[in-house]
Amino acid sequence: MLENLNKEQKLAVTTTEGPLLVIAGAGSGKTKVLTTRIAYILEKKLANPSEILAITFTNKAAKEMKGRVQKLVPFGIHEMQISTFHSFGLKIIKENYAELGFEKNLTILDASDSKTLIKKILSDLNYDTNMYNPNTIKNRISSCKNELIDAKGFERFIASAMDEVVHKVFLSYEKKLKTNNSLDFDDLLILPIKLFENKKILERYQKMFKYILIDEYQDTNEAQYILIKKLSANNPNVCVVGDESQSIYAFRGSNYKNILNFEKDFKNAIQIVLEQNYRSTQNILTIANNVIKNNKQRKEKNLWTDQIDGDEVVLNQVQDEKTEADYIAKKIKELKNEGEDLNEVGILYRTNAQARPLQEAMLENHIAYKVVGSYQFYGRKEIKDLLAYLKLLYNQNDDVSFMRVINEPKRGIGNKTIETLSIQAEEKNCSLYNAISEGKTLAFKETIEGLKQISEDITLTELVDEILDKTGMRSELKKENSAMADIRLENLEEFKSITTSFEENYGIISLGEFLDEISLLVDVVEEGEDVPKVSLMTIHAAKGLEFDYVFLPGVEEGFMPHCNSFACEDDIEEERRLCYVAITRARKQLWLLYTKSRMVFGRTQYSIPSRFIKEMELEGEQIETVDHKVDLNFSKNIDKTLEYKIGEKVKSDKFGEGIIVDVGEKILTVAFKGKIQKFIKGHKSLKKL
DNA sequence: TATATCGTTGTTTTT
DNA sequence: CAACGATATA
Repeated sequence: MLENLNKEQKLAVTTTEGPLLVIAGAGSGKTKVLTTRIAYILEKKLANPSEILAITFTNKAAKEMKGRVQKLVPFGIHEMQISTFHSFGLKIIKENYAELGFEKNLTILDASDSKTLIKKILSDLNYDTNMYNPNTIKNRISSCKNELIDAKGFERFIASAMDEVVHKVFLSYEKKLKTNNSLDFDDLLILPIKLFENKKILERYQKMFKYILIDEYQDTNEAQYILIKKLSANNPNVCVVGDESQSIYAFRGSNYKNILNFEKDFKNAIQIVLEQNYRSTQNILTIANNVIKNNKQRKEKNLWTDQIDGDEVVLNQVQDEKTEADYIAKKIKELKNEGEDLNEVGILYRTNAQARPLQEAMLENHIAYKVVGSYQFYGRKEIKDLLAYLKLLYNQNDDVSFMRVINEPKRGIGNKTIETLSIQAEEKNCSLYNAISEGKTLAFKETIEGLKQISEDITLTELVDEILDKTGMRSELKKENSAMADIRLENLEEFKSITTSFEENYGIISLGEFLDEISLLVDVVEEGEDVPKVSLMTIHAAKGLEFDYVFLPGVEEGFMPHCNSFACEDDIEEERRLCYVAITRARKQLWLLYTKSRMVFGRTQYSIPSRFIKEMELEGEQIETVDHKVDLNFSKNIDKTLEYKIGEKVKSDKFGEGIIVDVGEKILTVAFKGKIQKFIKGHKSLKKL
């Protein structure tokens, strides 16, 4: 088990007793250490599987860790608690809902649900949403919650008129969540802490875990930090792994100082530094080190490797975002022709908005790609509607879901009715659903009650069918008889394949379990399709991942560092860490790109090369400039005379019949059963029907 | 109450 | 540029 580890890694695995801080530089074998450590503890019979708690930040990381631990131990790992902070929190809340004053069937609001609720509160309180931006208020509230400041406690921080509004909305928001019997993401962290004020309960959880392991410790925020602190108060066996140079979630309240302070917080802590990088070539590491050394606040460490220098890092100035994307596509084609695996190619950008021209270039050049971490399917209206029905069936107090579906499909229930109902709910201090007493809304209530009854005797997939029938969603879409409606219907059918696969994996799964899983899930699990694909994602989403070949478009002032960070040196340092994370994703080769001008907000702006480029201390010959448009010569298959309209039916050789949902200058967006696909206009692989 | 059209306004990053 | 909200009209 210990054979393939270096000296420091071995020490990190075998130092099982007492607090341990592992400073693990990028690519230094952090996950390997964590998983081996778990296996080692079990092998030495220091704990039962159920006495191990391993916490990660993302579902992806949790899944990865589970998989790797499973490979190391001879028995099933289901008893082990390997999960994200949020799902661990949810589990605790669910086990103690009554203690917290909730009812059993809790539902979780996602970010857009929270925003909807805040908007509604603002309008109920007669505030102008133009003056008080719901997003800003949502972020303010979220920050407070993550710093463990509750609505009442916020009072003493009020310093402006805006703060007054935030305070009022905050109070109302918390009250609404409670009456709705629902939680937002932040609650998943802070409610367990609240629960732990009860000594008995806290003790129960403290006794549960003998060994606690935390990944990406530099990303813990105050709430997560306190949660761990409480849980481990009587247990010294806490192992945290992290790298303050990779702390990139300050906007979410994460505090890299937690890692710098670990030795103060946990008495007699041992520190191990992993500095040998097994991932990248010397050339890549050098520029990463050069950039990060400009940050003042950090533990001194220097990544080194015994790898060869490797290919030079390429820095390239291009005309604009289109040329940039074309250049990347051209390089990827070359890699492909050389026989490289497209799964080993990553394009990492600072903002999601940058993805578009890149996707277009991939399409134009027939390069298979996936956008990682985009909600394409779950974000679709019909899917959100269906989910809202499911949530409402599970929890009738969920006003957000109620509002979403009360008039979907159209039932003649408009603003007036809702307003009256809202007033009644306010008076009775109950949810909208429970305030129903008359009229068209009563018929709706009866439908829901009917569905609730039958839901007890049927499977989840059958329930979805019943919902589609009884609520009229299906008949409404059939009646509409448009191509768009057909696609919506097909997407709803596709949703059933998701519930089916859940049922196959988990056996019979209850509505509640399903909703819990899906609420914390970001991506649709990729179905089969073993075609190698280039990954497009934000730098944030790329953390913890690695690729042989990495492209970094938009290394410009305003993007990297992002313009919102200009005013504050701490924010610039975070952007620098982000740059560092991006660079260190690459194993073999890295391309850095910046434009002369870029379209931002629909306007062309001149670009300035990022200050980080200078900090990289690249050498002259590494810099090449592409001034001309990259010639891609793909036009022979294109019929430029074809015209398209939204709603038209088309047929693709690969995906079957679809419907055009968007027409761009060069790109068509087509919705197929269960997926959205983009095409070049006039390409022969897509025929009009 | 439903739908169409126009104008306005804001974009970092995510569990 | 697009998404969303306000306003007008059926």
